Amino acid sequence: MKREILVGVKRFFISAVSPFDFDLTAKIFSGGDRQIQSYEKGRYRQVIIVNGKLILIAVKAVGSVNKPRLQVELASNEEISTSEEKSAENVVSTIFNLDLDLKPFYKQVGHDEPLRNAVQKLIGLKSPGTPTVFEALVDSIVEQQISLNVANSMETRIVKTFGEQLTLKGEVFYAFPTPQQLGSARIEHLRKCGLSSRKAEYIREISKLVMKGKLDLEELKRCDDGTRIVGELDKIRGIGVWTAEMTMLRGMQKLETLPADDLGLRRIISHYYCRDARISGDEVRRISAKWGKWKGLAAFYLIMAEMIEHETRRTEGDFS
DNA sequence: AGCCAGGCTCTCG
DNA sequence: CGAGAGCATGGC
Repeated sequence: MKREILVGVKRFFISAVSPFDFDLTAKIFSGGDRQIQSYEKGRYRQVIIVNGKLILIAVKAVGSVNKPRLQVELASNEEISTSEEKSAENVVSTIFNLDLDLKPFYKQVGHDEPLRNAVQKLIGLKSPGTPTVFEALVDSIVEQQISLNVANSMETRIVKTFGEQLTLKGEVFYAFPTPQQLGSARIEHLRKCGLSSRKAEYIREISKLVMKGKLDLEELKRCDDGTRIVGELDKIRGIGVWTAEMTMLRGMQKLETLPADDLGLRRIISHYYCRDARISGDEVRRISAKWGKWKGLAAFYLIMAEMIEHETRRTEGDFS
């Protein structure tokens, strides 16, 4: 029988490089499946795996944008050691990109009008990351070609089918599946999550590589040469340049990366710089050149700015 | 209804 | 080799 008793509880505080708006950043995670990731009433929650243990993290802001401070609570049905607490702290830091210094980015794009407007509305927004590179890679493969809507529902099914579950005080949470869990999955079970048979193969084979230590994604994350990372990943079946770049952005905090050929990105850049005309990846590369080492972050800001514009319009519409 | 979505591989000619 | 078909599901 599975234990459901709360055994390990810890609480601590972390500071972040200023400026940082926790609520603005965490808001991105609201609206998904609450058993996987949630942001409600100022509190962010998700299960992570540390040292093989499932730990629920609950995070909220206790400081301000200019004096950012987070309160983190850990809960598990196993004891949590001091070193595991430290690892959990690092994961929280990775998820919210707490060490990222936004000031040089703001300075660099200060003369670019669409970006300056975006920054004004989004001061303190950091680009979130996944706890592991593996998670970003799997998600990026799922998202190849299909709409984000479809991809999200498949991702939810994958997590709930293959991820381990933690029950605490009657609430159920799912962790993202490990390379072992996806590497030993049956193709037909992956396909039941909505994946094409191709994608099911890619994900299983890549998971096996990671599981056997033939592909060390966390090691690759430490590499400073972005071109080399893309090159290494691109050799693997199922991974192209787009998938490698998405993985670098979301899983490795490589914020210079810009998937210039991405359909959605071309649309958004065109919206702000080319009056919604259809533009090529090369035009995106030309426009983004002046953003220097902040290309990926700049694109993220534009995406979020447009999203807020949409929300505002819709809310106003509701009142009329 | 049918077409297209934040790609990639495989198969032809 | 380059071009083109095929793939998955949900939304418009």
